[in-house]
Amino acid sequence: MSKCEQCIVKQFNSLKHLSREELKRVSACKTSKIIKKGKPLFEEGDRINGVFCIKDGVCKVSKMSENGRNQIISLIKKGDIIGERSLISDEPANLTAIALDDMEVCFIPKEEIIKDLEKNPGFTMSVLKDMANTLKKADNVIVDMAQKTVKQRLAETLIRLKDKFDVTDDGIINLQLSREDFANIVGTATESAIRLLSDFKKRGLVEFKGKEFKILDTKSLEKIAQGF
Amino acid sequence: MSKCEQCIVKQFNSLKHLSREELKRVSACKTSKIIKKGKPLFEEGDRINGVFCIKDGVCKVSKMSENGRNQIISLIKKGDIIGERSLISDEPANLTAIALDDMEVCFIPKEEIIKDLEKNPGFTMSVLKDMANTLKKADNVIVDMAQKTVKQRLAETLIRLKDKFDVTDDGIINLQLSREDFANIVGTATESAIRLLSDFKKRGLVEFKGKEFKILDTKSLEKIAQGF
DNA sequence: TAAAAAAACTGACATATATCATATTTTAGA
DNA sequence: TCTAAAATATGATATATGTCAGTTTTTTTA
Repeated sequence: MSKCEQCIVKQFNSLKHLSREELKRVSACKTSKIIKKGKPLFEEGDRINGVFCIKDGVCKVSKMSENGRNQIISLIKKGDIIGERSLISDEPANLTAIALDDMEVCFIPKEEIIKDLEKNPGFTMSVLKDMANTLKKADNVIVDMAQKTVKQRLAETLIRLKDKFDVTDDGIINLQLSREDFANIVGTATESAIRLLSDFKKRGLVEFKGKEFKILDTKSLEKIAQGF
Repeated sequence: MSKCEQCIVKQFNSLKHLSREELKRVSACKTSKIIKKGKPLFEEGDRINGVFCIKDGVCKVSKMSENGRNQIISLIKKGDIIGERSLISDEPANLTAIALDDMEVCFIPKEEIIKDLEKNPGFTMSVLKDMANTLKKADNVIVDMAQKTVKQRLAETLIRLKDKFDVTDDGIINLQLSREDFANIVGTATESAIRLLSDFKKRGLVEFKGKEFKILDTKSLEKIAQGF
């Protein structure tokens, strides 16, 4: 099994603040897992008892509403850490995480992370900063959900996806989303998402080939996102 | 000026984890302020450079959307602390806080809080827990905003307000919200909020006398919030 | 207290979006 | 490869909600 000390992925998250010693201890107690596309990392109500460090792949993090509809809260990719929240507040998971492609993740048990949080202020501060940032983004999403139209939100989503995920030379975004996933990110009915995406396609703003897609006209999408 | 060591308000927030010594230092550098109803504690883009501890009163925390409409993200009351986020991420405020009644607040400068975060793991952990909790709530709000109807959200809002704020013997909730405020919490047009509130009133679920209001039928409101 | 301004309210109407039904295409499984 | 199932697509229709316009009530201020 690979060692945390040598793992590039940690550069992208709070674990980079751990000392060599601390990393060795983490490495010794971590476990590696392969999560197949469509399978859950964890589900609402699970006691996670640790955090996941994403080595490769993408997952969608979602929650069921009382209406029985699913809402995707965020997409998590290589380098991200997930599960800190339930660990910190010592509660079962509030969200469900499902792999969008085959994933490689490392699981670090709770006790180890808690130990580091207690002993390494730099690490704690980094986790704190991370959370402050997530919270800021969440607030912005609330505003968008409450005040923007579905079309605006969909346009914005497309732009954000392009910025967040890798793009191949010919512009294809490295991400496998179903139309239902799009709908569940934006918070609309699948049919509405399909209609709007077709419309964007017709207008030459995006290109879809099955689930592969690329952004053709960012400027126009930005304008739509702003309400024009 | 009153001393933090003797202040009851700190019992309700992370400051309770500070030692007597630390509290004395905080007390020595804090400043007290009176914020008049309708006046801002801070506004989007301000560099706050510290945190506010709310000694008395309520404020609304909101953000402008690109559409030019205002969204209230949360209501902050006695005992709450606000401003930690910009402090931690060292960024200008992302939100605006405006007093809903006359407020009494203490301002603690950034350096003092940073010092405590560095030296007192219990305090840091408490701030971390607080933030994890806020984040969980934010996620739930996102789901509601995305998936519930305006009517559902308004019903839910009413219930939450009753639970969060003091209620007099005759059931009146100690909170001064305009119809526009209600609309901006729920994320709808003022007219729509007015219409739905009148409807709830007609059906005997709430009672309004000007801005004073009380919940008459929590059970029914809960059912509406769940979509019935 | 009167006048002006702001807030609350009501109605008419437009429209974005959900829902339901059905057709077509793609994917997965035997 | 064939079949069944799932995903995508499209149309018709219903409905929730936004917008605009105007009235009434409340609050502010001169």
